[in-house]
Amino acid sequence: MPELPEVETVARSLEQQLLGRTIVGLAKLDWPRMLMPPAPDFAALVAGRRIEAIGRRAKWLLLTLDGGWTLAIHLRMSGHLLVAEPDAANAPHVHFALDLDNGRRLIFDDQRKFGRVHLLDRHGLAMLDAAHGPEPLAEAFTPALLAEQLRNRRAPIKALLLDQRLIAGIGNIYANEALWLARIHPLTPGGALAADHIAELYRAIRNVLAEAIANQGSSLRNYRDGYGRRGSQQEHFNVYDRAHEPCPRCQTAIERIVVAQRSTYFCPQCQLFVRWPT
DNA sequence: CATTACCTGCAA
DNA sequence: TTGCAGGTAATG
Repeated sequence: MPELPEVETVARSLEQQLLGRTIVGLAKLDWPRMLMPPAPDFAALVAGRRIEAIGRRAKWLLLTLDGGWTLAIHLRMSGHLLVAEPDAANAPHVHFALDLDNGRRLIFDDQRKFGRVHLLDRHGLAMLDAAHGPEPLAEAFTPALLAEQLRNRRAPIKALLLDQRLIAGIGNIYANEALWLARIHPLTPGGALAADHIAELYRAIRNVLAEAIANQGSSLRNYRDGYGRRGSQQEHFNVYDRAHEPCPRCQTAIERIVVAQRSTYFCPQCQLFVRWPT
């Protein structure tokens, strides 16, 4: 469920609640496979550690602990994290919780159980970082870098945008929305895009993600921030989940196809398909 | 490369 | 009952 804007919103909303807190210990774990290392080691390693920073890399939420450890949490499809009173850990889909030194708990609620909680040392964190492409909102991400990532790639641009090794943090919603904004057909081979298309796509990606962060992300079903609040970006979708509705630009009916095994929404009139040059 | 698997719940 | 959901890892 959460993509870059949602994870960023969670990180920001947890910062005031977690910064400087000390983890007392593991309060709940009823789905062991989400955890790494396994529970006994994990519990011994996190107990007594202070939370020194809260950040994000790609769709991973990163809690920097003392001693060089990082708690890396991935929400996958249905996870949400929040800080709440201890009895909130009894809710039906809470599979993991940590006791904090102020009597509250960091609670991981995850209906579909795809989420992950990994305790990483410095090397593990470096591996996680190296597995992902550039952060699209960072200074270092430029149109030239995007062009380089797409060069010679014959896969559909939609599939490439979802590939975390190329660009970090884009998921199904924002890939659809960015391609609509840039007026690019989702099946266009990435390497077929000319420099001006790439410049448009670059701006579209940054605008879409920044706007979504400003609106605290998209809450379609499970997504909530670290206080349990919904986002509002879902009220601003132009194409996502809008099959048969009129394109906001040209009124043509939005179509749904499947690309990279994911629902893909686009306007067949104003999103241009570029053929691979022969 | 594209399928399939991992899970649960909800709407068609 | 089937298909689908904001994601990725593991298979052929």
